[in-house]
Amino acid sequence: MNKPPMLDLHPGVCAVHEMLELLGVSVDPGQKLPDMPLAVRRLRAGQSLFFEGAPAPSIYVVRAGTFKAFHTAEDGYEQVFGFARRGDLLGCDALSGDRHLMGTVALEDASVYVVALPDFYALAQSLPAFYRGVMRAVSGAMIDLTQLADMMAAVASEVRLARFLVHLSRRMSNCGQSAKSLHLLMTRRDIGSYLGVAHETISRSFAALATLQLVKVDQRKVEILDLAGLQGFAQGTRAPAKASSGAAVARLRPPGRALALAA
Amino acid sequence: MNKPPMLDLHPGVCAVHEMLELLGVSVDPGQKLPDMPLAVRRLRAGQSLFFEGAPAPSIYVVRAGTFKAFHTAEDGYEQVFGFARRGDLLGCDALSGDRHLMGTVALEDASVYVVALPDFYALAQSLPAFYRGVMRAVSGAMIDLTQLADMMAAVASEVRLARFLVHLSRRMSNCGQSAKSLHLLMTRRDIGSYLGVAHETISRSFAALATLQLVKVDQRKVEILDLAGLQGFAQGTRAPAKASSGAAVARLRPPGRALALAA
DNA sequence: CGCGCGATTGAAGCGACTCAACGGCAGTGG
DNA sequence: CCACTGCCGTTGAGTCGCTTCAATCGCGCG
Repeated sequence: MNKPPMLDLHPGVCAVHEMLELLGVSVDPGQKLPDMPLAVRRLRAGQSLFFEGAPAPSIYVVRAGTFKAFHTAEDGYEQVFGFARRGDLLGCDALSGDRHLMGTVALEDASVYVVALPDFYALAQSLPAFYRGVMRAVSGAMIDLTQLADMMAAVASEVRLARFLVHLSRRMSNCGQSAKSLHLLMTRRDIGSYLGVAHETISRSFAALATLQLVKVDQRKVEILDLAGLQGFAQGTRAPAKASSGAAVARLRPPGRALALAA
Repeated sequence: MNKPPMLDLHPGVCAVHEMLELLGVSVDPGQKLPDMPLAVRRLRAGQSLFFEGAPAPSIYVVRAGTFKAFHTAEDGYEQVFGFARRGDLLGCDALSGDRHLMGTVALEDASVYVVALPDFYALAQSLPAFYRGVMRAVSGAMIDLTQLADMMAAVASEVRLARFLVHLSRRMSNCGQSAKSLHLLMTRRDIGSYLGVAHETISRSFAALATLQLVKVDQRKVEILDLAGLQGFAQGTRAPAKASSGAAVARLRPPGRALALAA
């Protein structure tokens, strides 16, 4: 079947204003905004925004939808690095090289602003608010990656999954959406790759969290029943570094490793 | 004993020029540079540049030395997120909040440029080269975090360590230093935290790589004997995603999991 | 000199990986 | 309209590698 055209052109200040809002900066209503034309690209679920190894003429700001960023190894193994949502920046990895180090695919119908690199630099130059927004977004992306490392650092797979769910929940509530009811758009395999465990283990970990009454799981619909409990459960770490410095050792949760499944 | 004062003030364009070089951008010799005073802070090994949770009035550009960025959990477990070297940006994590999400400590004597946030924005505004340099550095930091995820994603601990060493080697050669002979400044526990394994496992993995004749290890001095072999060994991934798309499956190295130790 | 910490090595237990089979759902094509 | 085919998700069984606990050695620093 024929799809409608995927590329619009929104002229004028209104689009710039919306992008600044997306980036989390507020501008004076009286502020004069450059009327640079802003391209919008719409994608269907499953379409790629850009491919790994492709040249990078632009960066992107997600307007709607969800993306998966990933890297494919020589042997075909797919490593997932993150899930981008409204307000996130995509394509930044190519700013220090000239090619994308990862591919990006839409997990649902989506739309992004396309900012050509020259425009990107020109906007940052002429519009301090844009620069601040970009730095905000970039900083947020680094925090996300940091939290990814944090999730992967957890020993027990159930703890990794709990951290992942807490992370998702926080992101949802930051967007003003419900923090309790999640509709996952990615497969178990995606989550497994993201968290560094096999996809079967993700299944089992979901079952374990459900048994603990922390969440209710029905395929990709996840309901958080006890957010506080889930957060507490997510705190479990590996054996601490021998309490060398006098860090406050207030052990909120489980004794050492993970959980004793109540039958 | 009394230490010399740790805060210098370098006035004039020369410092700005050096910082731009650090950030990897080249400027025309004739270019007029703003003569903004640039603070330099020097640190002894073991000193903290800033603490987790502290307010973030500035960002930093590493001039010399090596830093460790980490986060301390409630139970005292220390998660390492990265090691920063000459040319790296520090403190970016606070740009989207107003507090540092991780602490930073010098692993050897070091010095950094201290750029107050207002100056940071003013410089970016008035000096396009600075802006480009910052974006370059930030993009590089994101790539580093991405590679961290890549290291932690490897199943076998020896593969993780191999990737870590390759990563270090590349960074060294990017700085124009020897890529074969590494002097690690971090402890086994730091590496273990960074790679998501116990520090004993790091020891054993070093021994395994040494047995394979890929490296020679003497405490913190590591010599790479076979860089190509190490890189090949570092390719090992977890079981690929069933070769769904027709990705070229050129298996360069080990059959499935890890290694059969030759006695 | 001795204390502490980092590094190494050993032993034992368990948790995640792999392989495998099955049910469910969706998209496709007869 | 319905079989067919993939893929996703779940569950089971066995193996193996990592974690944890522990002891020992070496080095640097007070």
